[in-house]
Amino acid sequence: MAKNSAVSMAASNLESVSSSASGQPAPRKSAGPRAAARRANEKRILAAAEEVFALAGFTGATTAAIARRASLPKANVHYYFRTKKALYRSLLNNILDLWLNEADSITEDADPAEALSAYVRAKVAYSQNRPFASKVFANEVVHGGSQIRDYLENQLKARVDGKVSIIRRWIAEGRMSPVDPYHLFFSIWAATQTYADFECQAAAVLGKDKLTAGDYRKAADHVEAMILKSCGLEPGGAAGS
Amino acid sequence: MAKNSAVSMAASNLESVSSSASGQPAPRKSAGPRAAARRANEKRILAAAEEVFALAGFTGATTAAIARRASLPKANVHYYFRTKKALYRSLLNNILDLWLNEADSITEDADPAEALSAYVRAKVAYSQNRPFASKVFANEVVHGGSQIRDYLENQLKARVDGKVSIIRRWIAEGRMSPVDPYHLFFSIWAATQTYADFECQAAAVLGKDKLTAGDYRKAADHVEAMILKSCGLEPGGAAGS
DNA sequence: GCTATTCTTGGCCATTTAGTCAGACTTCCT
DNA sequence: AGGAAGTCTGACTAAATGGCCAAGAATAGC
Repeated sequence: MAKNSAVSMAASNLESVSSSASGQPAPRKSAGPRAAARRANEKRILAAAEEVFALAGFTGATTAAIARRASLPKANVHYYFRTKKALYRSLLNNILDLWLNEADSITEDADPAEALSAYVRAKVAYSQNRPFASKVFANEVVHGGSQIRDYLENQLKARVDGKVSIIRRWIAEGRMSPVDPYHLFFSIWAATQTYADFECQAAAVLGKDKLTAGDYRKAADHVEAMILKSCGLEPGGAAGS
Repeated sequence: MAKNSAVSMAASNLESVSSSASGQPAPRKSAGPRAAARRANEKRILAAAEEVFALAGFTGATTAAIARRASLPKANVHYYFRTKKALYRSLLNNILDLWLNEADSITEDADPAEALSAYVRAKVAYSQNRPFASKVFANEVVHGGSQIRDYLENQLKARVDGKVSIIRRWIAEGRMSPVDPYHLFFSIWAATQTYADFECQAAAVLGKDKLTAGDYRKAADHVEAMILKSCGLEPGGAAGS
């Protein structure tokens, strides 16, 4: 009955996501057949949770639905993950790990066109292969990202800042045209993830139920071309003005 | 206790959004001082709902929170909108109306560069001025869009198809380079709306709490330049390759 | 075999929340 | 003034849901 401001309910009282990923009952030894079974069950539950959280959001998802999807009794889910929030945060951890390593192709001495092209294609592939993961992340960010604030402000920012310096250097060396590197990343993320997060909209506009492999190919081609052109780059690898 | 497939709960049993927007008790006459007060109250509730739904999603939002935000007793909210879903659908209707008219600058005889530029800038401005509306829409689409399927497949698709033909003609007339018009729209939507839907991510990466007016200006400049270049257009209005 | 540890699960409970309702109150019309 | 239509609201209810528990089943180590 606390008189919180009407909307603050969205931001719950959690520390943000850190490292500890797995369940709580902490078995005596971390290796062995028991531990393997445990990891398998956790993985199964996480996979179910990814789907349910993606389709219903955090509050909309029920532990019962997750359990049903994992073909386990609800109490069993609560055995591996004490609370719904703990499960949600474990899931986010897994997803964020993926996110961080996607820009690996962007390195100091890479070719700008090749690096950006690889990045864009990796992200479109991710949208195609892990749409639920993308949606869980999108949902979290749209709702204010209270569970991942720390990750966004620290790990992600640091990683992006690093890539931004690389791009600034590329620009200074005349290897690509001057663009704001931050906004370049925002555009890449948006234009690629939209094929996961907003798939149903794209599909509807294209007059289909679901996007096909061909659609994703076209999407990758289109976004790649757009990003490269916006940086004055040619697909081959030669630099423009 | 129905044995629905684990995830189907996300798609509830609603007809999709159509036209009827307002409350139910249907006053005798649709004009007059009473009706004006009614409209004012509905507007107030819708504004509150926009914010609460944006931050918490459909399931996460509570009618109590919406009422609190509108400074009204909960029962009063239910007087104007019988159910939470009815309120949600009214809100979606308002938002979708905005969406449909944003591409008005794209007409047969407009200058491609000017038209696309205006469209991009209108959409960035929308992200800046109505971030909650954008988030409500994003949330709905991310979760499968069960409430707006009809809108997406009919009204929106028709509107987009119209704009696509225009762009195809521009391309045929050599007024811009060949790009896939559908994916061009997907990219424009994504790159502009990301500043509303994913604001907290962009802000975190930029090391701020919130995006500033300057950030939105930079965003508009960046996306405008990106889209124009990807179409082989110059900001002034002259056509390229 | 025996015991300790981990795992499994049905059943239970407290809390939250959408929606109802009866009655009070206000505004309008004649 | 008086009544009718519309508006407002506190209190209540039924359903859903996260989480707990205790007892049983399985497994590992000795």
